[in-house]
Amino acid sequence: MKNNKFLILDGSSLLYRAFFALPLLQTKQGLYTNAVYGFTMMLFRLLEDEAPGYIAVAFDKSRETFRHEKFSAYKGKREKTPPELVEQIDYVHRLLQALQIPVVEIDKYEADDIIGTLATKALQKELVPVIVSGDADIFQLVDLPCEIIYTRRGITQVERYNEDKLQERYGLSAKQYIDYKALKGDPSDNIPGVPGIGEKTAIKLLTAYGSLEGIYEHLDEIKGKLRENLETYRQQAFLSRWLATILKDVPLNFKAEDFQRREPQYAELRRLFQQLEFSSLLEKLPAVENKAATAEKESFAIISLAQWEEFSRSLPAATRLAVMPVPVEAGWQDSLSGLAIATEKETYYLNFHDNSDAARAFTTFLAGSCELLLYDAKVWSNLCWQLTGRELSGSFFDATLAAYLLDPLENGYPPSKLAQKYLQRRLPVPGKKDKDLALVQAYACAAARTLFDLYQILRDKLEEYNLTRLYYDLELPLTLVLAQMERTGVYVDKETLNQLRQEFQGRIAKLEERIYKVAGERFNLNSPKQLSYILFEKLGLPVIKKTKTGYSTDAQVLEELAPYHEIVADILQYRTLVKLLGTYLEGMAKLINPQTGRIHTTFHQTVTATGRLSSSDPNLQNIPIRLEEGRRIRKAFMPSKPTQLLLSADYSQIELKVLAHVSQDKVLIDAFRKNEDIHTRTAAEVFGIEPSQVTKELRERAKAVNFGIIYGISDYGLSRQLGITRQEAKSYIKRYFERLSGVEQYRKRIVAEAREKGYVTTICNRRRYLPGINARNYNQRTFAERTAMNTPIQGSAADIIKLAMLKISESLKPYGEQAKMILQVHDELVFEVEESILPEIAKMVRREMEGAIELAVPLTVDVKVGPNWAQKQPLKDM
DNA sequence: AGACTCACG
DNA sequence: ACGTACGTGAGTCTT
Repeated sequence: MKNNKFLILDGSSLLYRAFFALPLLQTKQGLYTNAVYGFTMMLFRLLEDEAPGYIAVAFDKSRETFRHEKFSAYKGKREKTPPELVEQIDYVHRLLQALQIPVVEIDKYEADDIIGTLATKALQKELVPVIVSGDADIFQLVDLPCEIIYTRRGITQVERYNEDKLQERYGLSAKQYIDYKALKGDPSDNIPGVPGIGEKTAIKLLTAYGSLEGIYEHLDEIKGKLRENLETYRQQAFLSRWLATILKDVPLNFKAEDFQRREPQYAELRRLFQQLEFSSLLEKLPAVENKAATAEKESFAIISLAQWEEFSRSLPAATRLAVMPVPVEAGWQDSLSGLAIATEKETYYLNFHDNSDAARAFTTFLAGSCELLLYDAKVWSNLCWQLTGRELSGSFFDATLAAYLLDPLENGYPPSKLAQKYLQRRLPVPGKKDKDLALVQAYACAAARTLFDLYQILRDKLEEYNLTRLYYDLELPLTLVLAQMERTGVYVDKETLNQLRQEFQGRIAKLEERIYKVAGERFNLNSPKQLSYILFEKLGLPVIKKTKTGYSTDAQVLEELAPYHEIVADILQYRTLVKLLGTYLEGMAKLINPQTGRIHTTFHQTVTATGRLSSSDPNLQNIPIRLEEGRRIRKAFMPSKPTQLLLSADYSQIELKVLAHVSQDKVLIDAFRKNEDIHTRTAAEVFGIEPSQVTKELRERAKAVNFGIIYGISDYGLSRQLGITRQEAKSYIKRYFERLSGVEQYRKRIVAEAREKGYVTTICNRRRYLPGINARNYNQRTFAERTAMNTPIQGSAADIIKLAMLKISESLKPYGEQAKMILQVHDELVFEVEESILPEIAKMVRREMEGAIELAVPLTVDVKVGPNWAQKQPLKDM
């Protein structure tokens, strides 16, 4: 049987519908996509549900139509098409072209007229028209006959109309529907109609007299004002009908075969979806012919270690190999069950009986000259070290790291995501419960193949974005430095932790008792909900701040409540101690290696949006320091040998110095070149006094202003931070920008650049996209603006300390076990050093950190030394 | 899984 | 009128 269904879409009305139904989506480049997305979703759904044999999309072409010639006010009150929609129209056309769906546009005629004509001519060729529109005017065509799919609201709800349904819904025939519109008019099209006649009256009249002519024939039966209006506006009524009537004979050449469905051009479609960032739709496209098919059912050979060793010897120098380790237990990396290896042509799976097999395999890599393509070089480095006692050497490539530099906003870079994003290829994601060996091997081999194919495209993209140097000269070598720091770890004294734990436990118990006594009942103090009940309902304390789900009980609120009730101070103290006990004393103790007494954090190089590192399991970048109570925990961090000391070196005001550099602000540069106290200088500028007149209080305020500047200042944020009015905060900011005008210009410049390019960059050209920068939503947009200000500062500071780490790591090599870099805390580096070589190490560290990069202002580093991380003294004689 | 709170730079 | 300071990770409670 032939498929005679002819789907005719009103492109213009569906596009409008989609635009207003969906929030303003935007790509990273700032391209609006909501209308294209909605339109595409609707179209795909229709193609699937209706499965038409023929298809066409009609669009309005020009604003001027033949209707305007007779009635110039037609559609006169239409608002201009929003620019956010205009820019999407071209993409819809490209989409339809890729789908090989014919578009019909005819000068002077509206989409409706084209549809009426197409449907009429289709019927003559015995096709069955099905019209899709979001405009109710189209109902008048049901008597052709044809079926109409009307998108009721949004983009998902549709209603189907035929003659019966129209009759049932409005009590009107198709012809009467035109007259109905002629009587009631249509404000959106500026069709006048007859004054005083709305929906109800129009239907009543048409039911009684059949048609517009019928009504006028029986005018004598109609009374009062209604009759008067009908008489007065007779001409207008007939004009309205003419305007509302859809043509069925627009001049067009109709050949049914022109509208026959054809195979989409998938490659083009894929490019479009990529550009538009329609990832869910990309996944639905059939996989790229040749290669994707191989990725899903990657054929591989299981080979023995001996075979591998022999094969490995036969490889030419610098052969690229993609390798994918398979751990014995998911999530653990200390024991391998095998290794998937992809060469340009073949994929192998190397099975290990035990770790000595694995060690032999790693030794072959170390001995060879292959370029290893890895998903995570740090994991590989640690494996290599653990299995062979040697560091990964030779050339290697880390796909995760490359993908991070290309877009640091993704959360995670698993093989499946990279396959989809860069190769438009589906890679099965192994389930957590997949224990079947054959399946695990197949996953690993498919991932290895993908990895091999990713190499070229990632390199090309790095080059395209000017990230090659950042990648090869900084991030990639840094990976090995971080791996080494993780392996070294830091000694944490269990005894010190235990003593503190006992003390804190005792104090917590006492505080709990006191709090319950005053509250008059026992409750879960850790539950903000239960605490809210006690504070705000039972004790009747004033509510300071609300959260999404209830009353806020955070520290800031409690501090305000403290004067009202004795219980509050105890709660604050309780909170502090519980946090310290749970997170640091107990939490960290669990992660001490019982053999060595050391903690080995994991540094994450591909997590933050700005280029900073992060640390987890445990997080050693947030060990308490600000309050004495918590600071005591740092006493547990010490060197492992009595002959060693901890050395810590931190950049002084690195972020404000970066700001001075990128903004070239005269005041900031001057202050830093003269080595002035920056907050005092800021206070002097903002408050218009001499630096010698700056009080402690004013300095603190200026400090908050400086922080605010780095964060992309807002009067609201500053006022909250300082507890002043927004007016006052505003005047601080105004005076700051008056005095430090270079900073204000920088802010303007970076925001403009972000708007134009859709991203901002750091000193080393690290890139961060700002999806909200052109949003109409105030919050999204201002957030993106603050981020545009903050990221180059925070990110450049991250670049600088990373440069220093690389240099220092090189300089430390000759010292072996005598001096090790063990921690990085954003602007601070911590080392474990033999006392005997302390002065030279300190000197070297300072030199490398201060000289990591040349800025417009000098970088300075404070070096401190001590028996642990809490008791540090500035180093003398330097 | 998400909200809340809190530790750090 | 609107309503947030930038970047993280961990523990606990709640749904």
